[in-house]
Amino acid sequence: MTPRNRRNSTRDERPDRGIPEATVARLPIYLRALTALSEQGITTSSSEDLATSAGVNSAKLRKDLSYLGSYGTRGVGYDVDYLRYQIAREIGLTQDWPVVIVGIGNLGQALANYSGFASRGFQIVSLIDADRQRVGEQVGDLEIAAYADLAEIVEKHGVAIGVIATPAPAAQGVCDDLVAVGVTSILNFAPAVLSVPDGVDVRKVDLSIELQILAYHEQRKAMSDDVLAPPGLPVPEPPAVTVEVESA
Amino acid sequence: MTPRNRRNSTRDERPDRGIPEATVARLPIYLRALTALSEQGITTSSSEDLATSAGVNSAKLRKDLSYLGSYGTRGVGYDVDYLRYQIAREIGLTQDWPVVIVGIGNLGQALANYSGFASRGFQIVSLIDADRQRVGEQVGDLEIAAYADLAEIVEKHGVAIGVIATPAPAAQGVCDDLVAVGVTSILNFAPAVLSVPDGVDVRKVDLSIELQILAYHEQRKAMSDDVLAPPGLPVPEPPAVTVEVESA
DNA sequence: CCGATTTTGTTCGCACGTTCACAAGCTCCT
DNA sequence: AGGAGCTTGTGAACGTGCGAACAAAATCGG
Ligand SMILES: NC(=O)c1ccc[n+]([C@@H]2O[C@H](COP(=O)([O-])OP(=O)(O)OC[C@H]3O[C@@H](n4cnc5c(N)ncnc54)[C@H](O)[C@@H]3O)[C@@H](O)[C@H]2O)c1
Ligand SMILES: NC(=O)c1ccc[n+]([C@@H]2O[C@H](COP(=O)([O-])OP(=O)(O)OC[C@H]3O[C@@H](n4cnc5c(N)ncnc54)[C@H](O)[C@@H]3O)[C@@H](O)[C@H]2O)c1
Repeated sequence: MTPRNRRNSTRDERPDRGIPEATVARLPIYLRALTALSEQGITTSSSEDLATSAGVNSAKLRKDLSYLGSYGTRGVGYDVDYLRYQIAREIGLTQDWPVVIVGIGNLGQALANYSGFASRGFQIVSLIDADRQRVGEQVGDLEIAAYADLAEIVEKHGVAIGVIATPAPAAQGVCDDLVAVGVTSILNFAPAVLSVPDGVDVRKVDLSIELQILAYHEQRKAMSDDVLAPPGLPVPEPPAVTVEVESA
Repeated sequence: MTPRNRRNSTRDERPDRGIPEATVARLPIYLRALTALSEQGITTSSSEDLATSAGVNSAKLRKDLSYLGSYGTRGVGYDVDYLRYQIAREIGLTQDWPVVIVGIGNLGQALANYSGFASRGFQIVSLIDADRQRVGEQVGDLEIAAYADLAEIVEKHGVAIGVIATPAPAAQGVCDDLVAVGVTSILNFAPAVLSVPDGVDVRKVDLSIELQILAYHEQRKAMSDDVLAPPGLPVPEPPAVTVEVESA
């Protein structure tokens, strides 16, 4: 609810330090790979090795890193810890981000119990559920808070990131409420399309869609095996689109 | 050195009925929107309306649907149920896909208890965990099975899709085992890069990465607010890249 | 039967993302 | 010191995806 809501109309008045979305999505992977190398005591890595660890093409990795600046040394490679710090800084992980989770059911509880967030700079500060019977229940280190306290909690902790793990029909309402109290980034697990005002980011994680994409490819594999003997799969349903009126 | 004919050796020499990945990823969203419309008793929908429900541009929706064939009627729109069926068929949801989940911890249990998979054509046929103490434990409708039974289970149910929800260090091993027993599509929740042979599809769901992407944008928003008063953020660490070994 | 209206299917230009290939820069060895 | 050998950073080619715009098809009113 900050009165000065800066329009995100980022005109190119600046050299635009913006990094391509595709690159942003890979930086965390590099970060993870670098952390692994660092834990193995490796202090320097070539783009080739790093790319292998991260599972990408080395040219892509170099180009990605080049958006951050020139942090490598030709003929040598990248200093693991230095690069790690630079990526963390670029992503904004040098600070801790307070996060609220709304909807503490199966999934919300799993998220609340997950230790991997804290170790990556995200602190879950509150678990919120609409079910009054569950308020006060202990989940991990936290107690479930009442939905009515949402605004207070968000303000108190300066929360900018919210996670929605409610049933789909409730998602848009929760989303609106989050936005209203000042949350500007939302991670949505509910299978619903959320609409938000400009300046608010939404990312969705949809497990059913992931499976469906796998199923599509799986089906294609099966088909190219059966190439010439597709099981009787004609259009079983008549194209009942329009009743033929052409007899007019 | 390496023969760079990395061409996918799949014999896709056919006119390639292949659908662009970006489109495949959206088809499930359209499917969901169509189901919602159908439940509301709506029998016909224009691309404009459907696109709004799905949260996409209508031109994009029409182009996506055109890859499946011409299932619309000009001047009228799309028959909701007919289109729904066509998309389901294309994705491969006219059949039920048996799925195994490996690693029944916080997340694995949430997945096992989720009813949304069954309603979308995925049947979880087995929950597998390496922890012998948990074998036999009831989770949802199923009992946790022993890891040693993996091969038998996969074969018995004809499982093609596996879900990995183990800790990251175990993921590659589990992945290899899944592939060895015939699984050709893997959905991975562990924060690890999996390597698989050709012909096996892997999709990953990485919640930490999603949060990190949100954090990046969040940080940028904060920066453009502070434009004129950037806190002293010089490179705090000296470019300790070069480690002078022994200076002459 | 015809012309107005609606909405699809498709074409086209543009932007973004990926990969190749190589010059530039660094280190080490002779 | 100078050249050999690596490895980065990037220009350029290529491929994919997106959105605007429009022609083609279908309905409807007269
Ligand atoms: N469980 C999974 O593995 C899984 C997988 C894929 C997608 N999802 C999606 O994630 C979401 C949560 O799934 P789940 O299995 O945890 O569901 P759940 O029913 O177990 O939990 C939902 C929780 O949200 C709470 N809730 C309901 N309305 C609310 C509101 N308006 N405000 C705040 N809280 C509210 C409920 O009290 C409940 O505790 C669903 O949308 C589901 O489709 C879950
Ligand atoms: N819980 C979350 O919300 C969450 C969020 C993001 C990512 N993840 C990732 O998902 C994975 C699972 O998370 P979790 O919280 O459920 O962990 P968890 O520790 O609760 O559960 C892991 C389960 O895997 C089993 N396991 C271990 N090694 C195995 C093996 N080799 N074969 C089969 N089973 C094995 C364990 O017995 C345990 O039951 C982790 O990689 C985690 O990083 C979890």
